[in-house]
Amino acid sequence: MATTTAAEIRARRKAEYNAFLAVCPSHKMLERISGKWVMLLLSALGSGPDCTGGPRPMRYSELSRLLAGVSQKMLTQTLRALERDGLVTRTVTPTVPVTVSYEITELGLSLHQMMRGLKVWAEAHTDEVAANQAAYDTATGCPLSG
Amino acid sequence: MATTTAAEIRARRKAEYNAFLAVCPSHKMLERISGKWVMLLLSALGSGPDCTGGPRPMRYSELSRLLAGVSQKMLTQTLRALERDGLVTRTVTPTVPVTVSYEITELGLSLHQMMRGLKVWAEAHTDEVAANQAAYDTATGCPLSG
DNA sequence: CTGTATCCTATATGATACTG
DNA sequence: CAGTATCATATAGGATACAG
Repeated sequence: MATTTAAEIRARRKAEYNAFLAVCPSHKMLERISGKWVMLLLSALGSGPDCTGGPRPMRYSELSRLLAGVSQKMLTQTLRALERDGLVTRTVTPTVPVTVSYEITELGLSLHQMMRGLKVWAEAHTDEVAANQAAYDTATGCPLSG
Repeated sequence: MATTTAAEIRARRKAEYNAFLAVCPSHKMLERISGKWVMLLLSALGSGPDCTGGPRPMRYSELSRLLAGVSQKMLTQTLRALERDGLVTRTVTPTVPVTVSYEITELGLSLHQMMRGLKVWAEAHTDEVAANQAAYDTATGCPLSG
């Protein structure tokens, strides 16, 4: 019965690993930016509505229109998360009805700049990846390549 | 009832936006690397088991041990996705039992290098983000700060 | 205008058992 | 060793209705 074996040991190693992942800066950052609307919002607030200008404060409704597919729930939720991280600020003006504007912070802007690298890589290698996928698919016989 | 209004227009704009996102290189790339084990695998294959060396081919079981928490399903699934994208290669040696080794490609290595930027940013700003979160939480009264 | 509250679905991930 | 197949679960994301 001295069965402190296999399953238990694996379970412990897994717990330790999850604990490590929970504090790993890179991993946390990846989770932070992985949300469907995170980069879109940072991009809108960091480069303006046309994605070619500079940072500019925007209102809730303006963001809602710009990110055409976003639900109110996700827009609010994502903005709150960004605000909590200090990547954007939220300013309420007590007009009637109330006016709220969101603005990217310096920290948020630095992240936005950082992500440009990813954008460059993505655009440079999209074709190559697509070709690899196509080759893999025909070789594996996935689609109607019969 | 010429009711081509509100809801319908929004639905169309949303469909168009989703179509745009589906082909946007940056967004596709972000989805690609967002998997829980993607960066971990690229890192293992790109920097060796100790994360300090150079690229080295590794076997399925070796990766399984290194990424202590991963399930067989997710390990296989993630490796296949990476292989399909041309980020890693899979080599089968017909010994008995069979031997399979995975190796990062040049393309995968270039992505791995790219992600170093994210790592640097993450490690440089972890404390700042944590401080922002703490400030936000106490200001909002979320935790037991009453 | 700027949200909140509720309910619902899809997808990612995981546990377990089995195989060449 | 290196998986596949199946079942189960958690979470992200979304639709809808309502409110200050």
